[in-house]
Amino acid sequence: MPLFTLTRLRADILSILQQANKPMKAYDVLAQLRKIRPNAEPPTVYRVLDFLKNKNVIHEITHQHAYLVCQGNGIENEHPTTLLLICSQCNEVSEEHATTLSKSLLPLAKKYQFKPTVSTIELLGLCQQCQ
Amino acid sequence: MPLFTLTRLRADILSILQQANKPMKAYDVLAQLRKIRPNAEPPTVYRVLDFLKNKNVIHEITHQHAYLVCQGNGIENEHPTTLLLICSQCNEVSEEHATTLSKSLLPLAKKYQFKPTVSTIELLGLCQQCQ
DNA sequence: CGAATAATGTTATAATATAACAAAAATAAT
DNA sequence: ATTATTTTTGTTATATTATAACATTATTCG
Repeated sequence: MPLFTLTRLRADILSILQQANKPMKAYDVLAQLRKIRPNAEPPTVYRVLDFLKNKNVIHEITHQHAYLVCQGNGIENEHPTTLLLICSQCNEVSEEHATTLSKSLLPLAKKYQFKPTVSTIELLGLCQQCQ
Repeated sequence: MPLFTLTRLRADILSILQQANKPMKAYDVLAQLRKIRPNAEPPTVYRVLDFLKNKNVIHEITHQHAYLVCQGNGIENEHPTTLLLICSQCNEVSEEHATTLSKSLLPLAKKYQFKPTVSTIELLGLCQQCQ
């Protein structure tokens, strides 16, 4: 059985995000989607974005209210921690994967008996260009 | 000269957050504020929240659309990285400070010539109680 | 097939946040 | 002290982000 069902709608939305290859806002996705599905409404988009996020196909970038296709090609599986470097100037996002990160994070979490479920970390700053 | 001007309005809002001592939404802060300032409007609250955030007096918790007074008593200065452990079940937030974290983060950022400006990390998971 | 589940459609509205401009208060300059 | 400047707050309106609730269609499975 497949990891998940990639319906036409989901494929359309994923395709929009892939072609953009940069963070997109939900309503921008909606606008794109409406070019091929004129009757699309917000819940349609948000549902699919949530779905794809839960399947670890896209990232939600909460600091930007935006969504981005995962850049690591399955690397995530070996390196469970994803680091998103978000430029607060130009809004570009770089993605990095690591085990080292979680190694230093976990002890701190453990101190509080805290059990991380999601290990995506958003780090704000300035990209090379914008410095 | 003081680090910043703590006006009456700012003190009122800070006080509301301190008394709650847990993450509050902007509109909940507004509702509280209106008990003493009935005419308060959203921009008033958002402006002060932004101000206090920039002064590192409160944290913005983007995953919750909420705001929380900093828990470290100046520890932040020695340990520049703040880790926010956010329980996605009960929404409680624990705050931890560390240098170790940044030590492992920075090399990854450096790889991209990325310059972190804010070093507050939000980690989602389950707190001890909710596991 | 027919029941159960999953996915999508649809309408309405809730929740979060900011633009833009006005007024007042505090501070600095002359 | 009085005017100019800057900072802070007030005010109105609206933009942006997100979800509730229920209906319909499609798919899966007994």
